Amino acid sequence: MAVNLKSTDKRTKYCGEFRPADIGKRVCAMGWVQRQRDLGSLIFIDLRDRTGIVQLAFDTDTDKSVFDTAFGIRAEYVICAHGVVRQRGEGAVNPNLPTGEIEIAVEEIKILSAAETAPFEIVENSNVRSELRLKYRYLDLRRPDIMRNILERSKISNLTRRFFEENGFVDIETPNLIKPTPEGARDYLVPSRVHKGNFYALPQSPQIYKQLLMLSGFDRYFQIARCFRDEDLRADRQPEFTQIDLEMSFVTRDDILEMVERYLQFLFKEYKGIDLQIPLTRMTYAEAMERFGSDKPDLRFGMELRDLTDIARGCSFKVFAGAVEAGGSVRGINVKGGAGLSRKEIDSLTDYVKTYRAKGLAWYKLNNGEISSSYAKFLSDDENAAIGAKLGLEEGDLLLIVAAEKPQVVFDSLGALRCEVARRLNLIKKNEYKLLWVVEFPLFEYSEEEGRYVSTHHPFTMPMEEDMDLLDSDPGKVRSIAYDIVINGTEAGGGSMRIHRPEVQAKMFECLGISKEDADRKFGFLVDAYRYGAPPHGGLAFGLDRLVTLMLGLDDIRDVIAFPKVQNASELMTGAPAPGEASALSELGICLAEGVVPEEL
RNA sequence: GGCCUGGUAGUUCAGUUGGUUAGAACGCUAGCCUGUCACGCUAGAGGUCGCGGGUUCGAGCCCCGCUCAGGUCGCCA
Repeated sequence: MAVNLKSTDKRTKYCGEFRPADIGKRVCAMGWVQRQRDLGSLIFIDLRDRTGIVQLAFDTDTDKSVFDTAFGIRAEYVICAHGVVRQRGEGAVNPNLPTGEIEIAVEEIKILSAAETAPFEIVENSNVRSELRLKYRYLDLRRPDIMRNILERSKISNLTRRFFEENGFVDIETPNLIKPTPEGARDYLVPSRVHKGNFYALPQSPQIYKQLLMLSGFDRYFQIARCFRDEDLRADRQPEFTQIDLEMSFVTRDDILEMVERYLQFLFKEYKGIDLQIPLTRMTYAEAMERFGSDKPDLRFGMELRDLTDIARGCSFKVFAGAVEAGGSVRGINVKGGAGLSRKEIDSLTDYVKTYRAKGLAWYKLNNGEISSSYAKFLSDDENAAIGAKLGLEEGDLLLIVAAEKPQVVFDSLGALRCEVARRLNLIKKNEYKLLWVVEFPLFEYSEEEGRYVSTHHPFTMPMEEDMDLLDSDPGKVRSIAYDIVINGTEAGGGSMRIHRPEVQAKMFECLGISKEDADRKFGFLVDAYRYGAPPHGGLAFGLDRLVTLMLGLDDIRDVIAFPKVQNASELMTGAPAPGEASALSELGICLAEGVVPEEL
């Protein structure tokens, strides 16, 4: 029944591109059948491709065999139709379609491929469960909204290439089979057949290679690079993802920030038609934490944190006083006009902060002059007044306060809470973009698990000159020349100036507790390289998937990735990963640990 | 690894206090229909109630375990 195309079957244009200017022309259209409507002696077929839909018409003037073929055509058949474009009749125009003024009166039709009934309807905005969508991702991608996301992603990456090429960046590919890196996220390991017992790693980023390219003298590098991290997934995190990766030589931090700002300005102008004001806000890490409880603050709404520790110190409310005594802090936010929230809603917010290890949520409402509060009765009038004053309490407001023995818990809880409240109260405007730089990150953070300092960014990050002296005395206080670009509360990218002086790098390894022997073994080639003349350099990497998600106003990274993985890092369509064949494992010199039975996906 | 939510027809969902033959819409199949475009009308087919076990005279519903999907904390230099 289905046939091949002949050389005379030349597609005139895409379905969505037909216009009244084509009226009277004999044309050829191809695509998938969105819908067939049989009205008796009149049949309509909506033909779809990646550009849209055009209507095919069959009536009593249509050749009988053609009409009969049209009669049997079902949704998702792939067809080729020849015919004449004609104006639709009065009252038959569809104003919802760009092609709605015309239709193709079909004279010849070919079924290129029949189709079984799809497991779900191929329509826009369907809410089929993701499990099924991903199993049949090739059908899901036919849906106009998902297809549009992928097409838009292509535009964004093309604009990105254009900008960086026009600014003298060289596109260089770096290896995907690399040496496992000891610091940071878990590597995906790839066994070596030639060197049994040895493994490559898939890159978490091209970090080391792009630094070496600077030593080689390429001066400006960029790459749209695939990266891999064997960590747990989130709505904004996939095990393999794409970075817009760049690096520059003979520059200071501000040269890099300015270049990236110009890129963002270009992208927002070209893609969204938005004039981005640069330079962007630059906020220190310390300020971001103090004001927003987060190193990626969402500036689209207020509710800034206020420190209540001084008021809470020694007060008669044990929860507050106890937290301060134990070295913690007490901070709060003011939900303007939030006094209308019910007890139930506040309880639900309490549950929310508990997921961030807060023990509870203290609250205070001023509603029509009436006070209700979970804590006011434990405090003196003066103390209550001081808290109100500090948080700018006015009629109709709701104060939310967290006390904890660990300052980080207070920041994490309130930082997340202000975003959650903003979502619940619909304080976030669609299509608004607030960008900022967060700078001067701590160089190290203390890992309880490992009992030592670990790099906040990576071990090649340049410490700030004025903090160099602290490397020995108080490493926790050292700030780095690292920076994140934050868009609407999302970390869209990050980078740093790199250490180009061998003695600083040696010091760095020392602070991280990496012995000289370990450093030589793990990073010897890199340390060597820096002995032969290194320009000052630094760079940044954007998460392309996140950037596209943001630009399209979506909230799930999977909607901009053609074939994403699910939460357990498997791919539902192909069933990857899969057990290794016995012969393959044997060739690699690998056997599974006792008790490990590979599960079939 | 922890916590939370969900899994009932091809799809999206409803299903009362545990009680007769598990329903609706869309989709699908067939018939009718000359201007539809979410066509309309008529009829029909379609169910391992995620899987396993338990309680009960009786389980879609209650209990236990598992599994799959999602969110999230930890984790993510």
